[in-house]
Amino acid sequence: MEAVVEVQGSDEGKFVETALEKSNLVLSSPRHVADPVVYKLVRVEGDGRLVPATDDELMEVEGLLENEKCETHIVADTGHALVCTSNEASSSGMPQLESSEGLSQSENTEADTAKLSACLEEMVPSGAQSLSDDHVTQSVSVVEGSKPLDGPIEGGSSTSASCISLKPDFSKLKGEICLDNLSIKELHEVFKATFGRDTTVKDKQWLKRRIAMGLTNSCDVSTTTIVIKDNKLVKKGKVDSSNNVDLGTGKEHPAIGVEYHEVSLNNHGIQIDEHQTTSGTRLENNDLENNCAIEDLAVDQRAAKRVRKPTKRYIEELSEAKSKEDGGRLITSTKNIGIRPSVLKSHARPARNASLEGRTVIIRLDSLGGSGIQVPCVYRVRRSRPRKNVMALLKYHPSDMGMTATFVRKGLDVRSSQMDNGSLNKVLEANSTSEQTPQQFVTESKKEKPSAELGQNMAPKYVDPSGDTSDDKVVTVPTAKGGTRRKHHRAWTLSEVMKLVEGVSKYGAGRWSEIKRLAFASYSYRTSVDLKDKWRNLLKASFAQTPADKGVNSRKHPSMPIPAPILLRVRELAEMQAQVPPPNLGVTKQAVCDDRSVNEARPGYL
DNA sequence: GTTAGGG
DNA sequence: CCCTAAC
Repeated sequence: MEAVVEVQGSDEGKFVETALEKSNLVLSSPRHVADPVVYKLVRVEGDGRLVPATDDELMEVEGLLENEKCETHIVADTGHALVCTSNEASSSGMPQLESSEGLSQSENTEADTAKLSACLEEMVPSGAQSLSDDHVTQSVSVVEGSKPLDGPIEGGSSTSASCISLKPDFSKLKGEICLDNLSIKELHEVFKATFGRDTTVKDKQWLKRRIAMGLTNSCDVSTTTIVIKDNKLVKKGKVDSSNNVDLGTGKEHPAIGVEYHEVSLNNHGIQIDEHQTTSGTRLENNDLENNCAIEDLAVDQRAAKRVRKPTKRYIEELSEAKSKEDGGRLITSTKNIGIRPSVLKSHARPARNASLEGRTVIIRLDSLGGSGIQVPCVYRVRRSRPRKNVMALLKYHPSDMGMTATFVRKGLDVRSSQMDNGSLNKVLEANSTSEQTPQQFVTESKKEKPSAELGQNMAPKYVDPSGDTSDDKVVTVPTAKGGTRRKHHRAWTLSEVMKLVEGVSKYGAGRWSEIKRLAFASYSYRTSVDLKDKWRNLLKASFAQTPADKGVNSRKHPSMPIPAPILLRVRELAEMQAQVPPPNLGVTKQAVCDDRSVNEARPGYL
């Protein structure tokens, strides 16, 4: 039971650490040592003991990391593995952008696409389960505490010593070590042998990583990560400072430092400075400084990301004109796979910006259980933690259903997740075609006894509000601007309306989330917004037509014959709730289901 | 993450 | 039903 963070991309370590600083967890491993790096997530107890992170803590960290540029997810339910996978765009994507630049001049977009996708592809981290328990694999038994992560922390000095001695071994153990001595040409050969294609990438580090990942992926055993992880255990000198443990450790080992800098040069020049700074400082005294610096850096980058808040959707439309100026630069959306033309002028700007820019759009190809099937998708399509049951399946059938399920969930558009039925079989079926069949859901939904059927299907597994809303008919509505947007439509049934009215009477108008949760639990496709909208319409209807008359139903709309009694009830509720001013602000979350009078007293804003 | 409103 | 601003 230990948490492991695998970081790919040499600059991702900082983000992980930054994220960790906000939590109570620390990394038990040196960072910037090699790539990918595996960290353990541990919590430092008051007495200095290291305890494996709990699930909650992991989730927290996962959330923090997700705010960064890493995509994270729990890899194995048992091992609490938390993998932070950098999207290859920035750290390793840059090189091939460069290298392919010359070609891109003559090549068309399609060619670029192919090239990019080839270069940017990223394997699904594997071998997660093996991460959890094998301090044994540690062939480099160096000093004492090299094993248990859980053991108490030793004295800082001795620890650091062991650290130093460890690192060389570490690098040797690393899976890519054998590649280190190869020339670029040789690496190219290996690459070709591994992936069956050539590469123009000159970046040694990238090549090594890709090869290592490729191999790892294909054999589903990540010896690399395992070994690495074991090594780090030892280190953990001044954890008690509760801060960055590893700052400056890199400098202690020249070889590693060198290698790393080499990488930095190739991939992201901006980092050179940072690392030089880091390695140049004395770790003991300057920890604070470094932390601050790093934090600032992280903050800056975060800020930079958030600064651009043009939330308006039509920004896209605005950029339409801009795109023309750019000469065919692709506008990316979730619809079309955003391929970033390698022509972009990123090389003209500072490395960091380029790096960030590179992350904006990403091609990610998740390998499917070694079958080689890959699916392009947009960065961060799926951010939530994989289901445990899925992971379990994955364990037992690495190339089978588990993988498939994961694949489906990861690769598909979040908003149109296709797993509404909650049935794995369905998923399995569906994924092969990758198209799914919305129709079946349409008919099913029309039945309108869904409370039983749907509820039954979904209850056992999980309730995924966002994912379950997609089982309805999807119509594309042409927009004025020429674009199209999907429009779901599901007529409100009488039973739904009644439930809504009942809910409003119980919990009060405005507490839509409550109503949704408590009264519409089985109607997964009705969101709180839907309820609100519907209530608004009901009010309109109830007041507009027949203030005194009840039996008038507009025959014009056979689709929605709201019975008069209901309308009357709506009106009653509205008036009733309108009478009471909008008071109680203090006890907002209070009376939910116990006090009816209070609920009824709540003001209806519509 | 929710709610209110406009579209 | 979609999209956002406010909260």
